[in-house]
Amino acid sequence: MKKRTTLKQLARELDVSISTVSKALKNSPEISQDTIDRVKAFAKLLNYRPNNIALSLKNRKTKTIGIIIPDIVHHFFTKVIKGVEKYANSKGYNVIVGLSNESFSNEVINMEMLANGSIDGFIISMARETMQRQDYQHYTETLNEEIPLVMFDRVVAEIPCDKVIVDDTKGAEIAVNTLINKGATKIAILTTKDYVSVGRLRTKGYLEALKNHGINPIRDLIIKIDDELLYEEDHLDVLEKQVRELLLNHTDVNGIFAVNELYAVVAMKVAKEMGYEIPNDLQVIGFTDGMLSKHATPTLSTISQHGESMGSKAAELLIQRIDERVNDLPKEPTKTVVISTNLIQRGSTK
Amino acid sequence: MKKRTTLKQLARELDVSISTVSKALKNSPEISQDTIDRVKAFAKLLNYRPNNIALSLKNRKTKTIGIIIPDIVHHFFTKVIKGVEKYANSKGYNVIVGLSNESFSNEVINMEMLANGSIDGFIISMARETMQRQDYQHYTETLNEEIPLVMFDRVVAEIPCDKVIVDDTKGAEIAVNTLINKGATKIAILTTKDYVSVGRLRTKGYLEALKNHGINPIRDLIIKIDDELLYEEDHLDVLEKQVRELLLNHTDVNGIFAVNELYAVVAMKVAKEMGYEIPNDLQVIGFTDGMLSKHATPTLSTISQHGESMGSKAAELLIQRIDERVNDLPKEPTKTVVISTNLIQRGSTK
DNA sequence: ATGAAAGCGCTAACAG
DNA sequence: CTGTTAGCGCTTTCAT
Repeated sequence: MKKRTTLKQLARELDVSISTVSKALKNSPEISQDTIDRVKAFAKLLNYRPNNIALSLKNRKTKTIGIIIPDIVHHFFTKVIKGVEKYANSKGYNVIVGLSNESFSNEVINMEMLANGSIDGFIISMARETMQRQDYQHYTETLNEEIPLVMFDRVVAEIPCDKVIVDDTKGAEIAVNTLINKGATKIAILTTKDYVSVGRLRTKGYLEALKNHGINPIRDLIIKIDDELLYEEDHLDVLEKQVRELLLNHTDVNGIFAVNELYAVVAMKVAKEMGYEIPNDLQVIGFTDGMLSKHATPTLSTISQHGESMGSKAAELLIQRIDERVNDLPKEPTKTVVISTNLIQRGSTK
Repeated sequence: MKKRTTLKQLARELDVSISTVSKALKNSPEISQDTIDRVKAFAKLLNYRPNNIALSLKNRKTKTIGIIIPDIVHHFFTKVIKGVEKYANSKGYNVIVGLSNESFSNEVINMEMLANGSIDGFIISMARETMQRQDYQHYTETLNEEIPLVMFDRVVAEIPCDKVIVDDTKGAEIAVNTLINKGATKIAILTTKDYVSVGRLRTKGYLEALKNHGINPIRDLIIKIDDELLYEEDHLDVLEKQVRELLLNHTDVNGIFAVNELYAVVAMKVAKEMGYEIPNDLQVIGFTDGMLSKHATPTLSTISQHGESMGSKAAELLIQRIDERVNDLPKEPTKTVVISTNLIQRGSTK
């Protein structure tokens, strides 16, 4: 196996010491212009490029950050990665991606694999299974080892680290308020089981909006979907069935708020099949502004989550922490940044 | 900044040498059971874990592979990453992601950044701009340095490396044949400019299918969209306009083949707005089986690209090459693996 | 059974 | 202006 050019080779062939070469390459004033030129010319000739790994070992930092997400086949996470990558690259960092696939053990394995020196810090959104188990040991361990960590979207209060979230409750409230203002009088919500933090919070926003308008919530209208593997296979059938039943049992439902765009799109599909006209008979608002929302029929009004902003904000916070750690600066208290949401009005509302 | 436990520390505290500790930790027969036990116990106590970076430096391999894609906000690429990650993880590899964002310079920068020792090999799909320029120097350089490289989907013949592709031509042919068999007599194609290899090949398949059925191609029905930034912003307006014109000028078009799902979905939208009934008045088939296809109205018949299979196949080929290189095995000739496509029939065809 | 030493590629303090 | 040396964390050969 051929090996890349090293300082050592350059030194030998130029008949100077390794450190001279090293210094020359960085234009050290210690070195004569003459040698600098010779070294550089030769280095270029042999296409010398420094070995990142050696630098990482030497500097005790890798200039790469690890992002661990539950699922990459998901527009929102993809946007976040994009934001992270953009900011990180601008600061000279690489991004290494780990997929937990919503599984606790995958999350643990991925974190351990990367925590062993491969990365300078983590950006994570928690796997569903981890939220269910409420076992955050691998997080606290990471923190104990003083590896910086910032969580986004699916966060939990017990873990003392920087966080980037969206105001889920408020976003949901805005959505439901809008529905009400546009004339919806009986509004259902399609949400997740409570252990998914964002689902819980969005449900809370829904309830608050109702309360503020003096509307009593109706248990039947709150559909908590067990979204195991939702994005994986055709487990959407379950969802379809539930929506159909909802619409059958409560024919006067004229508004639906869904906590993600997939639920919203499926709901629209079922409603259309049942003869509903959207938005005239039924108005729908989703959460997360992805591909589906833009291209559904009708196009879906939705609460935008600004994934890319979340990503770059998370990267910014993380890199701050890394600097703090590397330079032994005093530790700032952890912060939680809330990215504001906003409603994007499209065809599914009046 | 707190530092992680190292062999050195263990050695000092246990009052043995570093090499003893190292050996004990791997159960070397050279070491007495007694010391092994002591060392291990103490290591566990201090939560010792070997430093990946040091190992990488020592072993001259990183156990991580770099994947560079044009755009992550894209279902197909996302599937590929998933496949790569799955296979790579099973072999103990990590995956580091670089985004070229369809830009030549980003592609170059990303590759250089990673080629400096951070990764053992690349998996790449070429940026649009690179295809336009036809400047593949950074690829050949990488290859010259004997860094293994496998390309997928957007490949070019001039680069001598392993490749994973889909039979674009055949897939397109199947799509168009299907359209014809189901009664479509005048079929348009929505494709990309020719410099995008997959667009070109799919166009070729379209033309062949027509020829095989004795149908003469009509220039007006071949719409080559300049898809700069297509997925970025609302540049879809252009596409919409073109489809509208097509349908206006050729009212007897009753079949559309689109080289990706977005084009297909947009075409359906425009057609529906113009009063067409799909699939009765107009049948549509797309390429790539993503979220949009599944949830469009009507659901979109499409040629599946099997992104995840492509990803894991690419990872498999790459890791083979890495092994070959590391173990100085004789070099196999480069191969091109063709993943077979198949038609998924849904609501947009009869 | 244990340890010393060299080396992976690089930097930097220190000496000359 | 240039070179020697030590060290980042680890493995491995070769003494002892």
